[in-house]
Amino acid sequence: MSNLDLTFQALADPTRRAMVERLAKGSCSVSELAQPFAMSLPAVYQHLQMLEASGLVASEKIGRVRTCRMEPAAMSLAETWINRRRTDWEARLDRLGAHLQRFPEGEPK
Amino acid sequence: MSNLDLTFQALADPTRRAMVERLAKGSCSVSELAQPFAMSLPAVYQHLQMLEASGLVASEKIGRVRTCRMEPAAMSLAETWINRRRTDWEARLDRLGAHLQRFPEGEPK
DNA sequence: TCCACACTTAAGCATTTGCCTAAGTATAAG
DNA sequence: CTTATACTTAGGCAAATGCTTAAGTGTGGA
Repeated sequence: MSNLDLTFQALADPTRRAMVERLAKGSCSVSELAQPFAMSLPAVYQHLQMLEASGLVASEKIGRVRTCRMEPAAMSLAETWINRRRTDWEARLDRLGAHLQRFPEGEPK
Repeated sequence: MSNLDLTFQALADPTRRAMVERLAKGSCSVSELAQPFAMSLPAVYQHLQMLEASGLVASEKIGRVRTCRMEPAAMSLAETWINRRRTDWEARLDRLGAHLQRFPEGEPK
């Protein structure tokens, strides 16, 4: 499974996106991360593991507290992939427009 | 299911991302879209339906040929969501940096 | 009219996801 | 030493995913 697979998969769940939103405001413990959600701690923990597997989040355990933080690099990879497709699409539209300007209703080549 | 759910879910699959990459280069029929993949046409068709459900792709049938095209608006929504988290995270780092400059090793408030 | 072509629908199946409860483990406070 | 805290692991289960093959439907060419 490529990293983009894991990253987009991680972002596809609303709970995990909310967790990323929380971590974008600042690092916190697993319990703090779980607090807003009406679900068991193991469920939150599993979401956290998917976020870590994707690279979107990293964490470190000190004593009995695991502190989680956002990892913007994985974020950028996903953002860049999307941006690239938009660029391709726009470049194609530009070429098409330029062509139509020279050959109105002409054959598409 | 929110639109972001469907969008990121759609982008989580490598086949669907490849389909988006193909469409970013220009519109094409379902068969053309299916051609690079070692899977049945119904399978490709199901992927296409997920891409349409997310809004990433739109299509129109003329005669017996369905032509698919990329829909950049849904793309932008996903890109914007990611970008926003990065912005939040960077703003937090900036505030932290400014604070540490005034209170080196000081209490975090 | 007949038939091939380009999808499209339906049904089935193995795997993955997203939760749960119960039962751990390790650290820190009393 | 005992207990509470903060995760962590394990097992189970219903629903969703990503395919498959088989059997349609509608269009257009011969």
